[in-house]
Amino acid sequence: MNIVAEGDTLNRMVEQNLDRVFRALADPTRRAILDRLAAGEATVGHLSEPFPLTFAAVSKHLGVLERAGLVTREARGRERVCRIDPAALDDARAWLEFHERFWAERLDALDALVRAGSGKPGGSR
Amino acid sequence: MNIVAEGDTLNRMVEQNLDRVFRALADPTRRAILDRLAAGEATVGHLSEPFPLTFAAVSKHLGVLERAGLVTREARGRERVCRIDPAALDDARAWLEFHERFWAERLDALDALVRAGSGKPGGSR
DNA sequence: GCAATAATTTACTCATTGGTTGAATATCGT
DNA sequence: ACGATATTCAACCAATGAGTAAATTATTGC
Repeated sequence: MNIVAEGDTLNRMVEQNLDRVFRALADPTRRAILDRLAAGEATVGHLSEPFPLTFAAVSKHLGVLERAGLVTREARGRERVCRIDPAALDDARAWLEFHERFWAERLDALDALVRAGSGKPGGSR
Repeated sequence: MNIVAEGDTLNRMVEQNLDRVFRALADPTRRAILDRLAAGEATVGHLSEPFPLTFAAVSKHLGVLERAGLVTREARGRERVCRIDPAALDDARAWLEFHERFWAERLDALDALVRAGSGKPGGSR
């Protein structure tokens, strides 16, 4: 594994990571799986219990989550125990946080302008 | 518009909102559009400039962003001026923040247990 | 009124996704 | 060793997504 990557490559990697993470989070079943995993590690079978889905379907969802770096599956006997890995959320949260703050600032500025100029408050947010 | 919704319905609505927002963010083109919109409002034509895409493709992306509540399109003459609406990010950021914090706590607890020398972490809490 | 411009809509590809079933693989208990 | 259990893999299907090109709808400027 290369620790240091060239800028462009690194950027593309981060982009792809964001793709995968946001994509993984864009499914209610997957979010529910994460919720459940937040209560503690669990096997695939245990995880599929509450869903009206096939074992295989849940296994696939876990694959998506795993490829996004959000969970890890470790073989323990004939079972696979899954646990959460919050590190992968960092990029996503950073992206969201940065943008939200940035946008909020812009809107606040706009709001101030509008309020100072005309009598019509824009009602932002 | 109904201000108060029944619990289950509300929950499903939030879920769908999360679906749409995360889905919308899971595409580099759409994120780039948001980045560009963060610098100020822009027309569809202006927005599609930097991309090697059709007008129509960008229009579609904007549709996705709009349905997710992330941008608004307002007709001004024969142009549509798009601007950002960060409010829709709230749910997503809240979800992420909550889970990240929660997971971090759990992992910290696990870490402490392991460090303390207890062999079996199992069901913490 | 008419040509040019801005944007959407429609109709069509092609790839991906979420789901199924059924077979394959590996491990456990006896 | 054998049957049961846990999980994945492979093949398939229906639905969706991203993209294009071409037709359509407004609107501007002359």
